[in-house]
Amino acid sequence: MKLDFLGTLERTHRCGDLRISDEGKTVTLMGWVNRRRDHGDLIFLDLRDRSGITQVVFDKGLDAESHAKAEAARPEYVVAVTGQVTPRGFDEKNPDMLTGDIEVVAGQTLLLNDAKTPPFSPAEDAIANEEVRLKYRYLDLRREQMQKNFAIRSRVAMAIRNYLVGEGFLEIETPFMTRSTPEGARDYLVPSRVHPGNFYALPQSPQIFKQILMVSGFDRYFQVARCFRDEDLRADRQPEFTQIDLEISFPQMKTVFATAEGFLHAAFSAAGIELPSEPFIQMTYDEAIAKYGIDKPDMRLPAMADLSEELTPELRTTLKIEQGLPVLGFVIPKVGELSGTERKKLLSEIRTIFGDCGLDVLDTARLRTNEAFVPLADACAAKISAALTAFNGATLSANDLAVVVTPKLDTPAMWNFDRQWIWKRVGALRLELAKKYADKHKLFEQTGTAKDFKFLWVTDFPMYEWNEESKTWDAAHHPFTAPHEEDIKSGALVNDKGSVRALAYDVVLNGTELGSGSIRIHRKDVQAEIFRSLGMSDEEAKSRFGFFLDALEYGTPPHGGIALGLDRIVMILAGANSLREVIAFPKTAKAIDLMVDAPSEATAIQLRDLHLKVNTRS
RNA sequence: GGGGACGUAGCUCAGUUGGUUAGAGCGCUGCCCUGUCACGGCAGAGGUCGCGGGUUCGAGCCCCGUCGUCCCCGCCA
Repeated sequence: MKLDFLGTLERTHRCGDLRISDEGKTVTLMGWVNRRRDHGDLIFLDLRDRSGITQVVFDKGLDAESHAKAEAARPEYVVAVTGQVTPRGFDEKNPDMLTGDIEVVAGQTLLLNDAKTPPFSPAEDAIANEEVRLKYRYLDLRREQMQKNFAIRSRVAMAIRNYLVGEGFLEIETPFMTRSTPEGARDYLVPSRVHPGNFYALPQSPQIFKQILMVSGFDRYFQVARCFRDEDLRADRQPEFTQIDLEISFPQMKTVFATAEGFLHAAFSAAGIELPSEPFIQMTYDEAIAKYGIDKPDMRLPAMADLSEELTPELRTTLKIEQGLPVLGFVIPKVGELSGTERKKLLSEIRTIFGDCGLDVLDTARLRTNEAFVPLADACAAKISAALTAFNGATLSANDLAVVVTPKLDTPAMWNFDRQWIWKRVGALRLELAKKYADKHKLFEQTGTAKDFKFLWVTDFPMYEWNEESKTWDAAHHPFTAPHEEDIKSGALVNDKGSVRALAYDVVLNGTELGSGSIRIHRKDVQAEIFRSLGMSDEEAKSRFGFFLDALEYGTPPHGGIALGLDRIVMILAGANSLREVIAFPKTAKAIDLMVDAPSEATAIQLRDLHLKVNTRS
């Protein structure tokens, strides 16, 4: 069958629009054939566009010409149909479709385009493997779920823009081709044709530009900014991603918090979720480590408990736990009834995981039913139970699993044990176990309400991080982060770098870091001191950030800001498990775009123009 | 860089201890069908078992290597 020309025909409605109230209207729909049901002289086509699906009926007795078109049509053909909106009979309604009370009786029908049989059907709920989906991304994006995800993304981005503009922010763009900024990740580089041997770097974030915009007097800046980092990928990490990047002049930390919370409220509202009006809870970095063993606690799970004080010297002797060693416990809720055998198996599994790193799991238990830690004395179990309950402020249920951990001093890794390291390790185990049972026992079941989302601010990150490899102190955030004023005054910058707290903060949602920011250094003398404290000579600082240090000399206001990952926000709102579900054209774990087949080789001419030689062996 | 899972028809997957001609569902093609909506019925086509090597009388299955996708660690402040 020949294809038809569109001519001057115009679409009057979208495929999800029509209702019983449109009865009798003559409409023109255009869309893709979602499914075709051929009964011989009667054919049904489900016509799909991104708004929905409408059933179109072709009756040979009524219109043989259009019926012939429907006979030729196949899934994913592009079809235009003009016809009358007709109520369906009592037995013919489809309550599962929004348009299920009506159908369009086809008149003039145009086959606007045909389609090869697709490798997988956008109409099916079952999804193909990711390789195929990515190669035929245009077909994958036709799927209802993906169309929904990108509708959410668009609405969320718009809500954030509206909110920030309403708060007096200006959206200002910054360059993609720029100079390496000190974010700590590997840069994507762009060779310069005009300047042999020189390269632009794609921004890891607009950090320096937004600070300079503060110097320029744009006292409230934001940008929906693309960022690029050449590091290995994860489900929640893509080489290019989008941040809501903002900066404020003359802020207190709470100014930044209120702004970020404000646009998160707006963003969630755009996705149909009304967050409570109370401010997000706040927790210092030290507190987060002590209670959760991680700097991005998942507040849907109870905190860990330090049981060290609960164990009397006698109990320690009985249990062969050396005096002075920390003992940590935690509870994973909703694990369900585990039999003694299952618990034993779990215990040995955990011990395998922990084996080499010097921690030992004393035992696991169901506390409520008093099915206590088997090798632990009853008295001890009771105290542990009491301590956990008190610490969590929550009532234990019979389905909760309790785990108690202590270091093993006979393991080489423990000879120089570091308290924080132990806490982090136990925190990791806590998450691992939660993950293990999450699906099985619906630990994180979504209710579709604000209750699913536990936000918090983590504040007072350490300013410096000891780098074991280079034996130097590195900036934990980035070198423009301001330290606490007291820690400057006290001389800790020089004498006790490990104790210096930064005016840096993360916003965390359900164990995911959504965004991160800081109050910046606005004085040149302080900035120079920080560079020196990081072991950077004045000359090196000048050569790397000279332009920025210059800018600081011309009246820089106090300023600070934050950047939040838009992709991650949308991923969570869409209930997706990977950023690839909310990025239209994402890359694989090896940073390849399977659809366009990028990256690709450059031609000899391109390389010559760019003054490059490729060494394929390294 | 390291660890793990997977790779069989267009898609989703099964394939026993290594043994005859590698199967199913969906999809696809043709025919039939006027109330289906995951329509139904009949018939049919469709395979480099990711790729390369090895062991064996014989390999989808065992061994070695390699490629790809996914997940995790490192890395990404």
